[in-house]
Amino acid sequence: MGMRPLFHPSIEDVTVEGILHALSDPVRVAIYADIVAQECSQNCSTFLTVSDKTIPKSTLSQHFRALREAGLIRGEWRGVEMHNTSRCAEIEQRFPGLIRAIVNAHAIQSKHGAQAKRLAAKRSSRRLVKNK
Amino acid sequence: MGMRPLFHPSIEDVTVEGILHALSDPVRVAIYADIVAQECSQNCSTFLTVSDKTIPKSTLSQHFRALREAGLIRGEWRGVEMHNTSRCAEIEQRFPGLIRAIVNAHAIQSKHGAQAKRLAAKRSSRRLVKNK
DNA sequence: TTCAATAGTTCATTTATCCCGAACTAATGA
DNA sequence: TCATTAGTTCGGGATAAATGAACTATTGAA
Repeated sequence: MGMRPLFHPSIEDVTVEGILHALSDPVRVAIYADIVAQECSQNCSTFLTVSDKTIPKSTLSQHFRALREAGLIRGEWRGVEMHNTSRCAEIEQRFPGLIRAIVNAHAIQSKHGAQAKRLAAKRSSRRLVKNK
Repeated sequence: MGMRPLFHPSIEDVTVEGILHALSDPVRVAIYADIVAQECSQNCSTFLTVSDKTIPKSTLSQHFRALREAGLIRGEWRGVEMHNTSRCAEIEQRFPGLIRAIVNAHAIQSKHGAQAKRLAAKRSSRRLVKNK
């Protein structure tokens, strides 16, 4: 597969704006955080649902392209599926602390989000009991 | 001035995605870095030119709104002009290290950019001498 | 070899977002 | 009162993002 060869910017061409833009999408930042967390790689279809939302695969393909072209991940073909690895070591060289801070912030936020969601569920179930 | 009161999200409503999106624009990140650097505040018109580019003031107004609504800055009216201060202390509480890393990355990049620009200028002047 | 299945891409179209000139508002100072 | 200054809002053209449908490439089975 992979009709035309995948484009990867060289690390000098990676920009802060590009990185921030790529990670300013909730789906992409979730995907990226996941790829960074797993030392081993992830193929794209792993992410057909992200935080309980179904992503059409054409959209997903675009998201991966965005991450690649921002210089955040490297993709290579392994037979029929794609092997995605983060380029965070290179980025760490160029922009120290940036990736860690963003991934960490995302973790903080999604922890709080999950908490808020649990509370909301609890509240609504109490309401259900009350209104029975 | 300021017909309708300025909207500022409370810190719990500030999201990573929002911050990254706001700072993924080269003009906005430059403005924000400047506001963070100056302990004292900046009014909007200070930025009618950013890195040798002239910004129309309607555009500038939108940029400031984007920064405000992402929770990055606080704006208040001082007579006819606006007083902009960064909310980085609050953000540091919620997302430790994030702002510092981004501002630092931006500084690194613009330093390199300036270097590249100088080199290009030097090269082109050499070329001029050569072709005289 | 042929065929179905799987994993991603590409294209076309709709939809949302951004940019900026023109017209506006509000405060200040002459 | 009127001009100036600082910033906002609105409208519409340009640009970018989302996604269904059709496609390509590889694999594994019949």
